[in-house]
Amino acid sequence: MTSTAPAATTPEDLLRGVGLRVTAARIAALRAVGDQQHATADDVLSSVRDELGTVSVQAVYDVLHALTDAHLLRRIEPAGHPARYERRTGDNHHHVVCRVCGTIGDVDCTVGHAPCLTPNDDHGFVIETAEVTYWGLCPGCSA
Amino acid sequence: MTSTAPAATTPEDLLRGVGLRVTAARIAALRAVGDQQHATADDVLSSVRDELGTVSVQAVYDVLHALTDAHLLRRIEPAGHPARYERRTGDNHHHVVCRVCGTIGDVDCTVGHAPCLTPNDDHGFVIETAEVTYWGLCPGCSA
DNA sequence: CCCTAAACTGGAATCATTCCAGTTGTGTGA
DNA sequence: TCACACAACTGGAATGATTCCAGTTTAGGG
Repeated sequence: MTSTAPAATTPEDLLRGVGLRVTAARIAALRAVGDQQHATADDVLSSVRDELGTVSVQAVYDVLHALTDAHLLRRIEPAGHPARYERRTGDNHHHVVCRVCGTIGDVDCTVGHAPCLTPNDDHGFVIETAEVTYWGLCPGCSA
Repeated sequence: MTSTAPAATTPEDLLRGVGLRVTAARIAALRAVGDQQHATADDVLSSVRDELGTVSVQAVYDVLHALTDAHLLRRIEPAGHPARYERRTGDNHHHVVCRVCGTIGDVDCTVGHAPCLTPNDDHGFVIETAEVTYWGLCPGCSA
Protein backbone atom coordinates (compact mmCIF):
# COMPACT_ATOMS: atom_id res chain seq x y z
CA MET A 1 0.00 0.00 0.00
CA THR A 2 2.32 2.83 1.26
CA SER A 3 -0.21 5.51 0.36
CA THR A 4 2.16 7.91 -1.34
CA ALA A 5 0.11 10.44 -3.28
CA PRO A 6 -1.41 12.82 -0.73
CA ALA A 7 -3.28 14.69 -3.45
CA ALA A 8 -5.58 11.84 -4.59
CA THR A 9 -9.08 11.98 -3.12
CA THR A 10 -9.13 10.06 0.14
CA PRO A 11 -12.07 7.90 1.22
CA GLU A 12 -12.73 10.49 3.94
CA ASP A 13 -13.00 13.27 1.40
CA LEU A 14 -15.23 11.18 -0.82
CA LEU A 15 -17.62 10.55 2.06
CA ARG A 16 -17.66 14.15 3.22
CA GLY A 17 -18.08 15.23 -0.37
CA VAL A 18 -21.45 13.54 -0.57
CA GLY A 19 -22.49 14.52 2.94
CA LEU A 20 -22.04 11.17 4.61
CA ARG A 21 -20.56 10.70 8.06
CA VAL A 22 -17.06 9.28 8.10
CA THR A 23 -17.02 5.89 9.80
CA ALA A 24 -14.50 3.08 9.87
CA ALA A 25 -16.93 0.67 8.24
CA ARG A 26 -17.53 3.00 5.31
CA ILE A 27 -13.88 3.65 4.71
CA ALA A 28 -13.09 -0.05 4.90
CA ALA A 29 -15.96 -0.94 2.54
CA LEU A 30 -14.90 1.69 0.04
CA ARG A 31 -11.40 0.32 0.03
CA ALA A 32 -12.61 -3.28 -0.14
CA VAL A 33 -14.53 -2.60 -3.33
CA GLY A 34 -11.61 -0.62 -4.71
CA ASP A 35 -9.29 -3.56 -4.13
CA GLN A 36 -11.66 -6.18 -5.43
CA GLN A 37 -13.80 -4.81 -8.23
CA HIS A 38 -17.22 -6.48 -8.55
CA ALA A 39 -17.18 -7.64 -4.93
CA THR A 40 -20.27 -9.20 -3.37
CA ALA A 41 -21.70 -8.03 -0.05
CA ASP A 42 -20.12 -11.11 1.44
CA ASP A 43 -16.70 -10.30 -0.02
CA VAL A 44 -16.97 -6.83 1.46
CA LEU A 45 -18.04 -8.26 4.81
CA SER A 46 -14.96 -10.52 5.00
CA SER A 47 -12.67 -7.78 3.90
CA VAL A 48 -14.07 -5.29 6.39
CA ARG A 49 -13.89 -7.83 9.19
CA ASP A 50 -10.28 -8.59 8.36
CA GLU A 51 -9.56 -4.93 8.81
CA LEU A 52 -11.79 -3.94 11.70
CA GLY A 53 -12.55 -7.11 13.61
CA THR A 54 -16.22 -7.54 14.47
CA VAL A 55 -18.64 -5.91 12.06
CA SER A 56 -22.28 -6.89 11.76
CA VAL A 57 -23.81 -8.17 8.55
CA GLN A 58 -26.37 -5.43 8.73
CA ALA A 59 -23.69 -2.76 8.96
CA VAL A 60 -22.20 -3.87 5.67
CA TYR A 61 -25.56 -3.87 3.93
CA ASP A 62 -26.32 -0.43 5.38
CA VAL A 63 -22.95 0.88 4.25
CA LEU A 64 -23.31 -0.55 0.77
CA HIS A 65 -26.77 0.99 0.44
CA ALA A 66 -25.59 4.37 1.66
CA LEU A 67 -22.61 4.38 -0.68
CA THR A 68 -24.74 3.21 -3.58
CA ASP A 69 -27.38 5.87 -2.94
CA ALA A 70 -24.62 8.47 -2.79
CA HIS A 71 -23.25 7.20 -6.12
CA LEU A 72 -19.87 6.33 -4.63
CA LEU A 73 -20.62 2.73 -5.56
CA ARG A 74 -22.67 1.15 -8.29
CA ARG A 75 -24.61 -2.03 -7.71
CA ILE A 76 -25.00 -4.64 -10.42
CA GLU A 77 -27.19 -7.69 -10.12
CA PRO A 78 -26.63 -10.37 -12.76
CA ALA A 79 -29.49 -12.87 -12.97
CA GLY A 80 -28.85 -15.84 -10.70
CA HIS A 81 -25.98 -14.18 -8.83
CA PRO A 82 -25.83 -12.12 -5.63
CA ALA A 83 -25.44 -8.37 -6.09
CA ARG A 84 -21.98 -7.01 -6.81
CA TYR A 85 -20.50 -3.59 -6.22
CA GLU A 86 -18.02 -1.51 -8.18
CA ARG A 87 -16.34 1.88 -7.91
CA ARG A 88 -16.73 2.94 -11.53
CA THR A 89 -19.83 5.09 -11.39
CA GLY A 90 -21.23 7.81 -13.57
CA ASP A 91 -20.02 6.40 -16.86
CA ASN A 92 -22.30 4.32 -19.00
CA HIS A 93 -20.40 1.08 -18.95
CA HIS A 94 -21.75 -2.44 -19.06
CA HIS A 95 -20.77 -5.98 -18.07
CA VAL A 96 -19.80 -9.39 -19.40
CA VAL A 97 -20.77 -12.27 -17.14
CA CYS A 98 -19.29 -15.75 -17.43
CA ARG A 99 -22.05 -18.36 -17.51
CA VAL A 100 -19.82 -20.91 -15.83
CA CYS A 101 -17.97 -19.19 -13.01
CA GLY A 102 -19.79 -15.87 -12.74
CA THR A 103 -16.70 -13.76 -13.30
CA ILE A 104 -17.57 -10.24 -14.42
CA GLY A 105 -15.73 -7.90 -16.76
CA ASP A 106 -16.35 -4.26 -17.61
CA VAL A 107 -17.34 -3.34 -21.14
CA ASP A 108 -17.35 0.20 -22.41
CA CYS A 109 -20.27 1.20 -24.55
CA THR A 110 -18.77 1.76 -27.97
CA VAL A 111 -21.43 2.31 -30.59
CA GLY A 112 -21.97 6.06 -30.35
CA HIS A 113 -22.53 6.62 -26.67
CA ALA A 114 -25.81 4.99 -25.67
CA PRO A 115 -26.59 2.52 -28.42
CA CYS A 116 -29.88 0.85 -27.66
CA LEU A 117 -31.18 3.66 -25.55
CA THR A 118 -33.98 4.57 -27.90
CA PRO A 119 -36.31 1.70 -28.75
CA ASN A 120 -38.83 2.64 -31.41
CA ASP A 121 -41.82 1.40 -29.46
CA ASP A 122 -41.44 2.32 -25.80
CA HIS A 123 -45.00 1.31 -24.77
CA GLY A 124 -45.45 4.76 -23.25
CA PHE A 125 -42.67 4.11 -20.73
CA VAL A 126 -40.44 7.01 -19.73
CA ILE A 127 -37.03 5.42 -20.17
CA GLU A 128 -34.20 6.54 -17.91
CA THR A 129 -31.38 4.08 -18.50
CA ALA A 130 -30.41 1.15 -20.67
CA GLU A 131 -28.38 -1.62 -19.10
CA VAL A 132 -26.58 -4.15 -21.25
CA THR A 133 -25.44 -7.52 -19.95
CA TYR A 134 -23.31 -9.77 -22.12
CA TRP A 135 -23.38 -13.46 -21.34
CA GLY A 136 -20.61 -15.79 -22.39
CA LEU A 137 -17.52 -17.60 -21.22
CA CYS A 138 -14.49 -16.07 -19.56
CA PRO A 139 -10.99 -16.87 -20.87
CA GLY A 140 -10.51 -19.55 -18.23
CA CYS A 141 -13.85 -21.31 -18.70
CA SER A 142 -13.78 -21.26 -22.51
CA ALA A 143 -10.74 -23.53 -22.48
CA MET B 1 -61.10 -16.23 -26.91
CA THR B 2 -63.37 -19.01 -28.29
CA SER B 3 -60.46 -21.00 -29.68
CA THR B 4 -61.61 -21.21 -33.28
CA ALA B 5 -58.58 -22.14 -35.37
CA PRO B 6 -58.02 -25.90 -34.98
CA ALA B 7 -54.81 -25.68 -36.99
CA ALA B 8 -52.83 -23.61 -34.45
CA THR B 9 -50.23 -25.62 -32.55
CA THR B 10 -51.75 -27.02 -29.39
CA PRO B 11 -49.86 -27.14 -26.09
CA GLU B 12 -49.76 -30.91 -26.46
CA ASP B 13 -48.08 -30.66 -29.84
CA LEU B 14 -45.62 -28.09 -28.54
CA LEU B 15 -44.60 -30.41 -25.72
CA ARG B 16 -44.31 -33.48 -27.93
CA GLY B 17 -42.43 -31.39 -30.46
CA VAL B 18 -39.60 -30.85 -28.00
CA GLY B 19 -39.72 -34.39 -26.63
CA LEU B 20 -41.37 -33.60 -23.31
CA ARG B 21 -44.07 -35.73 -21.73
CA VAL B 22 -47.55 -34.28 -21.88
CA THR B 23 -48.82 -33.57 -18.37
CA ALA B 24 -51.68 -31.47 -17.05
CA ALA B 25 -49.31 -29.22 -15.11
CA ARG B 26 -47.27 -28.42 -18.20
CA ILE B 27 -50.28 -27.65 -20.34
CA ALA B 28 -51.74 -25.44 -17.65
CA ALA B 29 -48.43 -23.63 -17.10
CA LEU B 30 -48.00 -23.04 -20.80
CA ARG B 31 -51.46 -21.54 -21.00
CA ALA B 32 -50.95 -19.49 -17.84
CA VAL B 33 -47.90 -17.78 -19.29
CA GLY B 34 -49.71 -17.32 -22.59
CA ASP B 35 -52.59 -15.57 -20.83
CA GLN B 36 -50.41 -13.45 -18.58
CA GLN B 37 -47.19 -12.50 -20.29
CA HIS B 38 -44.25 -11.92 -17.91
CA ALA B 39 -45.84 -14.05 -15.18
CA THR B 40 -43.87 -14.92 -12.04
CA ALA B 41 -43.56 -18.50 -10.78
CA ASP B 42 -46.12 -17.52 -8.17
CA ASP B 43 -48.55 -16.21 -10.80
CA VAL B 44 -48.20 -19.46 -12.65
CA LEU B 45 -48.71 -21.44 -9.45
CA SER B 46 -52.01 -19.65 -8.70
CA SER B 47 -53.18 -19.98 -12.24
CA VAL B 48 -52.35 -23.67 -12.44
CA ARG B 49 -54.02 -24.32 -9.08
CA ASP B 50 -57.17 -22.53 -10.22
CA GLU B 51 -57.30 -24.90 -13.11
CA LEU B 52 -56.13 -28.18 -11.62
CA GLY B 53 -56.73 -27.92 -7.89
CA THR B 54 -53.77 -29.05 -5.79
CA VAL B 55 -50.37 -28.61 -7.40
CA SER B 56 -47.10 -28.47 -5.49
CA VAL B 57 -44.78 -25.52 -5.54
CA GLN B 58 -42.00 -27.78 -6.68
CA ALA B 59 -44.04 -29.05 -9.62
CA VAL B 60 -44.42 -25.52 -10.95
CA TYR B 61 -40.71 -24.81 -10.62
CA ASP B 62 -39.92 -28.13 -12.30
CA VAL B 63 -42.33 -27.38 -15.12
CA LEU B 64 -41.00 -23.87 -15.63
CA HIS B 65 -37.45 -25.19 -15.77
CA ALA B 66 -38.34 -27.94 -18.21
CA LEU B 67 -40.21 -25.54 -20.49
CA THR B 68 -37.42 -22.98 -20.27
CA ASP B 69 -34.75 -25.57 -21.08
CA ALA B 70 -36.85 -26.70 -24.05
CA HIS B 71 -37.13 -23.08 -25.23
CA LEU B 72 -40.90 -23.09 -25.00
CA LEU B 73 -40.56 -20.37 -22.40
CA ARG B 74 -37.99 -17.69 -21.79
CA ARG B 75 -37.02 -16.62 -18.30
CA ILE B 76 -36.15 -13.03 -17.47
CA GLU B 77 -34.81 -11.85 -14.16
CA PRO B 78 -34.87 -8.10 -13.58
CA ALA B 79 -32.65 -6.99 -10.69
CA GLY B 80 -34.62 -6.90 -7.46
CA HIS B 81 -37.59 -8.81 -8.85
CA PRO B 82 -38.50 -12.49 -8.89
CA ALA B 83 -38.00 -14.29 -12.22
CA ARG B 84 -40.65 -13.87 -14.89
CA TYR B 85 -41.58 -16.07 -17.81
CA GLU B 86 -42.76 -15.30 -21.32
CA ARG B 87 -43.78 -17.21 -24.45
CA ARG B 88 -41.90 -15.07 -26.97
CA THR B 89 -38.73 -17.07 -27.47
CA GLY B 90 -36.14 -17.25 -30.19
CA ASP B 91 -36.33 -13.60 -31.21
CA ASN B 92 -33.84 -11.14 -29.83
CA HIS B 93 -36.20 -8.87 -27.94
CA HIS B 94 -35.57 -6.97 -24.76
CA HIS B 95 -37.50 -5.45 -21.83
CA VAL B 96 -38.52 -2.21 -20.19
CA VAL B 97 -38.99 -2.45 -16.43
CA CYS B 98 -40.89 0.12 -14.39
CA ARG B 99 -38.82 1.22 -11.40
CA VAL B 100 -41.94 1.85 -9.35
CA CYS B 101 -44.33 -1.04 -9.93
CA GLY B 102 -42.14 -3.55 -11.74
CA THR B 103 -44.38 -3.80 -14.79
CA ILE B 104 -42.53 -5.17 -17.80
CA GLY B 105 -42.93 -4.39 -21.48
CA ASP B 106 -41.37 -6.00 -24.54
CA VAL B 107 -39.01 -3.97 -26.70
CA ASP B 108 -37.89 -5.08 -30.11
CA CYS B 109 -34.27 -4.58 -30.95
CA THR B 110 -34.31 -1.94 -33.64
CA VAL B 111 -30.83 -0.74 -34.45
CA GLY B 112 -29.74 -3.27 -37.04
CA HIS B 113 -30.44 -6.61 -35.44
CA ALA B 114 -28.12 -7.04 -32.47
CA PRO B 115 -26.87 -3.56 -31.65
CA CYS B 116 -24.52 -3.80 -28.74
CA LEU B 117 -23.51 -7.36 -29.36
CA THR B 118 -19.92 -6.55 -30.24
CA PRO B 119 -18.03 -4.63 -27.57
CA ASN B 120 -14.58 -3.59 -28.78
CA ASP B 121 -12.78 -4.91 -25.73
CA ASP B 122 -14.26 -8.25 -24.72
CA HIS B 123 -11.56 -9.11 -22.14
CA GLY B 124 -11.06 -12.42 -23.91
CA PHE B 125 -14.61 -13.51 -23.11
CA VAL B 126 -16.47 -15.58 -25.69
CA ILE B 127 -19.72 -13.67 -25.89
CA GLU B 128 -22.91 -15.58 -26.66
CA THR B 129 -25.75 -13.13 -26.06
CA ALA B 130 -26.41 -9.52 -25.21
CA GLU B 131 -29.33 -8.69 -23.00
CA VAL B 132 -30.69 -5.17 -22.77
CA THR B 133 -32.83 -3.96 -19.89
CA TYR B 134 -34.39 -0.52 -20.01
CA TRP B 135 -35.30 1.04 -16.69
CA GLY B 136 -37.89 3.80 -16.38
CA LEU B 137 -41.48 4.52 -15.51
CA CYS B 138 -44.54 2.89 -16.97
CA PRO B 139 -47.40 5.05 -18.28
CA GLY B 140 -49.32 4.67 -15.01
CA CYS B 141 -46.42 5.46 -12.67
CA SER B 142 -45.09 8.42 -14.67
CA ALA B 143 -48.32 10.34 -14.00
C1' DC C 1 -17.89 18.77 25.46
C1' DC C 2 -22.73 17.53 25.08
C1' DC C 3 -26.56 15.99 22.78
C1' DT C 4 -29.21 14.26 18.88
C1' DA C 5 -29.73 12.07 14.77
C1' DA C 6 -27.27 8.79 12.20
C1' DA C 7 -24.85 4.51 12.32
C1' DC C 8 -24.18 0.00 14.20
C1' DT C 9 -25.29 -4.59 16.85
C1' DG C 10 -27.24 -9.08 16.86
C1' DG C 11 -30.86 -11.96 16.29
C1' DA C 12 -35.10 -13.17 13.99
C1' DA C 13 -37.79 -13.03 9.75
C1' DT C 14 -38.72 -12.93 4.76
C1' DC C 15 -38.83 -14.34 0.02
C1' DA C 16 -37.68 -16.92 -3.98
C1' DT C 17 -35.90 -20.98 -4.95
C1' DT C 18 -33.85 -25.62 -4.32
C1' DC C 19 -32.99 -30.14 -2.02
C1' DC C 20 -34.62 -34.51 -0.67
C1' DA C 21 -37.01 -38.95 -0.28
C1' DG C 22 -40.96 -41.14 -1.31
C1' DT C 23 -45.22 -41.67 -4.60
C1' DT C 24 -47.69 -41.31 -8.98
C1' DG C 25 -48.35 -41.49 -13.94
C1' DT C 26 -46.80 -41.32 -18.97
C1' DG C 27 -45.84 -43.75 -22.82
C1' DT C 28 -42.84 -47.39 -24.80
C1' DG C 29 -41.61 -52.24 -25.70
C1' DA C 30 -43.24 -56.86 -25.12
C1' DT D 1 -53.25 -54.38 -24.34
C1' DC D 2 -50.59 -54.16 -20.56
C1' DA D 3 -46.72 -53.84 -17.48
C1' DC D 4 -42.99 -51.53 -15.95
C1' DA D 5 -39.15 -48.06 -15.98
C1' DC D 6 -38.15 -43.72 -15.55
C1' DA D 7 -39.87 -39.05 -15.72
C1' DA D 8 -42.83 -36.13 -13.17
C1' DC D 9 -45.04 -34.79 -8.95
C1' DT D 10 -45.86 -34.42 -3.64
C1' DG D 11 -44.91 -32.16 0.62
C1' DG D 12 -41.94 -30.71 3.87
C1' DA D 13 -37.50 -29.02 5.20
C1' DA D 14 -33.41 -26.28 3.91
C1' DT D 15 -30.80 -22.63 1.65
C1' DG D 16 -28.86 -18.03 0.62
C1' DA D 17 -29.27 -13.27 0.06
C1' DT D 18 -31.26 -9.70 2.07
C1' DT D 19 -34.26 -7.06 5.25
C1' DC D 20 -36.74 -5.97 9.62
C1' DC D 21 -36.58 -4.69 14.31
C1' DA D 22 -35.41 -2.81 18.86
C1' DG D 23 -31.88 -1.50 21.53
C1' DT D 24 -26.92 0.65 21.83
C1' DT D 25 -23.07 3.40 20.26
C1' DT D 26 -20.89 7.30 18.03
C1' DA D 27 -19.94 11.28 14.77
C1' DG D 28 -19.84 15.94 14.61
C1' DG D 29 -22.68 20.49 14.88
C1' DG D 30 -23.86 23.82 18.46
